[in-house]
Amino acid sequence: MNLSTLKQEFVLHFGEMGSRWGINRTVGQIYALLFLSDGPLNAEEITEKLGFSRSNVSMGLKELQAWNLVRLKHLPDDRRDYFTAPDDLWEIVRVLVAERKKREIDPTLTKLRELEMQAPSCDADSHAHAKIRELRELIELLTGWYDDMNRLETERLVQLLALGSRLQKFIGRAEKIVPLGRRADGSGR
Amino acid sequence: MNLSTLKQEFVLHFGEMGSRWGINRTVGQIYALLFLSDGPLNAEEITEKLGFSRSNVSMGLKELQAWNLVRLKHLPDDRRDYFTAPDDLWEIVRVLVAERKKREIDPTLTKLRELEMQAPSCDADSHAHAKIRELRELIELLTGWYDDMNRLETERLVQLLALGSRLQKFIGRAEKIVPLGRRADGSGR
DNA sequence: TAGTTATTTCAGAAATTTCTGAAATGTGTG
DNA sequence: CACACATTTCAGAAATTTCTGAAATAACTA
Repeated sequence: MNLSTLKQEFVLHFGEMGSRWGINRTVGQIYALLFLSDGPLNAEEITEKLGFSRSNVSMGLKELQAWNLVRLKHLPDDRRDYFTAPDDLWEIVRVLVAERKKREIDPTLTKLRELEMQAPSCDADSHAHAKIRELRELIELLTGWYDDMNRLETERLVQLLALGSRLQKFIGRAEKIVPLGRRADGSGR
Repeated sequence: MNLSTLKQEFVLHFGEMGSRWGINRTVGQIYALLFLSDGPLNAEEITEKLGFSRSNVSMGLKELQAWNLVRLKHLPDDRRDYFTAPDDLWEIVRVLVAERKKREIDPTLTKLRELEMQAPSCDADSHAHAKIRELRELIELLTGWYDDMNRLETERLVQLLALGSRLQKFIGRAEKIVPLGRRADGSGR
């Protein structure tokens, strides 16, 4: 691996973590390399820097494109494909969260709604049915909140995050000024 | 698989999703079963309901215990171990988020801090060094916010979530009343 | 069109993860 | 202690995922 110690350690770490993040080692390392790189890289450069086979790099780049995590670029007088990670870190975080939601949450939400349609077929199922509804409602509360946050500009979002739990002090106040149209968990707790 | 259609579909879905959530099929199915179950189950019951080998169930339960996702119970005059998922869904969500943070975020934060200690060894590394700092700062903003939210009681948390982006209207106001001690991303954006 | 370069596809090899059955360990009982 | 029952361990089988090299495809150039 033809990289400085700093870059090498970073790249190897992201390779190891890849499996915990639902991508594989190759894909993790390619992304780490693109993230640290100042300019765009082509597949050949990635191949020689990371020491994978050319075809593996090709597949890794395809997967990163499927995740919307890289941008394809072209340089003048060069017909090879070049790739970069977005410059804006917040853009990366937004894409990452959106894609994980799409893969990890949305299919389950669909399935839960589908199961709720079927009335409980026997008495023993009524408890299960209630648990499924409860779970679906909680996921809807969380994804609804996510949709809200996702609509905010980054600057606003950062302000909200930095404010943290101090926001709590304004809940009572807020409720008086902007009446809650929904109490999403339905529990009245 | 000895279960009603409703339970069976739910269990099979969680098995399939398991791999996307960083657990395997067995573990996903066992947890789904415990989640729907009205009372506690022992390993033998799980084995016969799901059709896995006894040893596989044993390992799956061990892993769920490592995730803090199940509670071990004992019934009078019965020396077998019984297991349940917590009744409170919010408890489950909190544990899940905490454990995923521990496995997916914390090791990276540690690594990034470690890499920042090493001064950039060559000029070509100064850009990489800056990207690493930027990433570390963003992760710290997010985990700091998570720590704040995690300290809130569930009731408060649900109120905040339901309020969603309407909170935005109070940022300017809040800032005047509770001056921000930190502007965590350091950018001044 | 023939030649050159860039990228993708894909069958099977290699590596890794998951799962099982058998044996080992632990725990209470007569 | 001998026995019955509950759980765990673990070597290897089975399944799945990742990776490679070779061939196919695509796209430009002379």
